[in-house]
Amino acid sequence: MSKAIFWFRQDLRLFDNPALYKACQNHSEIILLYIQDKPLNKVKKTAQSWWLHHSLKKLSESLQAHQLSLTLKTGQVEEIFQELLSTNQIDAVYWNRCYEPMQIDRDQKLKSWLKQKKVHTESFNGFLLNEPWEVLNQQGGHYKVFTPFWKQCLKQMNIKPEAHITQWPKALNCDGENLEDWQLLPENPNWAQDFSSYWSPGEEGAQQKLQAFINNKLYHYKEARNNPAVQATSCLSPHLHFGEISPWKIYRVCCQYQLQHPEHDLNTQHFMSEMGWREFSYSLLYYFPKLTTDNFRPEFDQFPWHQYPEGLERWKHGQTGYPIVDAGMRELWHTGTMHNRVRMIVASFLIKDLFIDWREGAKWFDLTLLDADMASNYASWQWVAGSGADAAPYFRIFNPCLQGEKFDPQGAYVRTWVKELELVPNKWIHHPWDAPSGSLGITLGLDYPHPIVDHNQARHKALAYYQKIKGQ
DNA sequence: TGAAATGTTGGGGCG
DNA sequence: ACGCCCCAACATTTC
Repeated sequence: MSKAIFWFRQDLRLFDNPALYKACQNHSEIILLYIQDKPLNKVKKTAQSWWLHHSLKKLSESLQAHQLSLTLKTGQVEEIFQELLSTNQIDAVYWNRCYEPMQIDRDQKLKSWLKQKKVHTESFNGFLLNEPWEVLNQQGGHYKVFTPFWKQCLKQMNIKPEAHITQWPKALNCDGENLEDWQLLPENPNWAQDFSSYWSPGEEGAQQKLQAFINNKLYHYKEARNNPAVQATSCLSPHLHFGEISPWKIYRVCCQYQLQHPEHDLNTQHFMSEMGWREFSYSLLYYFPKLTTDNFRPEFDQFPWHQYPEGLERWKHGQTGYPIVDAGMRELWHTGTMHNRVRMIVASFLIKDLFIDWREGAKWFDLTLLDADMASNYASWQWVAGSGADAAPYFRIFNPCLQGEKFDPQGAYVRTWVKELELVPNKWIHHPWDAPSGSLGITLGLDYPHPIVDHNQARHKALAYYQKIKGQ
């Protein structure tokens, strides 16, 4: 009778989970562990706390169907393993790798400690299509430009067979904590009250989202993905963040679709390349662990960011007076997500219209987004700022009115999230301040704010700033 | 995965 | 019929 611990982290699924598969295959008794490694009173409640609560609950329920249970523990990982090892005869420990710098560090230390204790320890890739250290350019370095990176990924992609567990080990009983005691759900105020009408955390919800996407959305993904009023995107990102679905499952389903529907090949390719950006971001984070704090391009260290707390607050709460920006920020607050096109618009606005440091924007997204991944979030903010690898050129400044007119021509998205503009005619929906007096049906400055800045002026200022740091 | 400024072209009005 | 101007419409350059 050999005994193992399986440590759940960002892989809260039973299907296609390589480390769990291996643990179940090789051992007859198992502890299924999840660790909250910050003291409970220090856990910051974020949108993702809400998701984590529901995801762990779902996971625990699906384990019960196999007469297994999820053991919850709070504390330092090494102390928890110490305790588990001393009270049980543990032969082996399994997990799937995580890729944030602190996690890598923590896991390395634990692994060598376990090896010292003569406990067989194995880690797997359950999170990415390719390991960051396996995708290298001709010179043996990491890619700094997306297109060649993704080409190389596709070239060397080796599709892993589905890992489906048929024989489950017996539960090795051990004391755990109560999920309710972790108090992950927000209250007073419950800002997550609407989340459950948009999301179903857990493995089953993830599979449903994937099916719905393949059946109803993938065929016109390339065009429709840019229209924020249409639900044309997969909405898989939070599921991927928590590992409720494996990226290979998505990849395999896409490859199959590609064969069956060659006429939609461009759409399929485009969707897969979005998975590619996720991979690219992880590669950047792996080779540049300071991605969250430091500019990838050092000349941006000289950028004269403004201290503008009032502007930041108005941005966060969707009160900038630019309808498409405010709609995005309010969608984020109410649903825990924001359409990707609008993320670029609000990010460009914070950086290039308000001149607020991209780190402030990234921090707010960390708190409020259900899908916030350290890699994708920070790589994308640096991309917009122009300070990142393969970033948008500095002169690419979004005009929020034109972006609105181009991607939300009927104003449907704006009207969904900015109710006070519901009756404003299409002509003025993206720039109400230009309307002749009396034609809006509302009063600017009373029902809806005046624009916080003049975009045209801000644009010229931004160009001057960027010009100044160029070549430094 | 931009947008503004500037340049070019061509049709129509008009003397 | 011709030259001239105006100005959309489109193309190119610049930030």
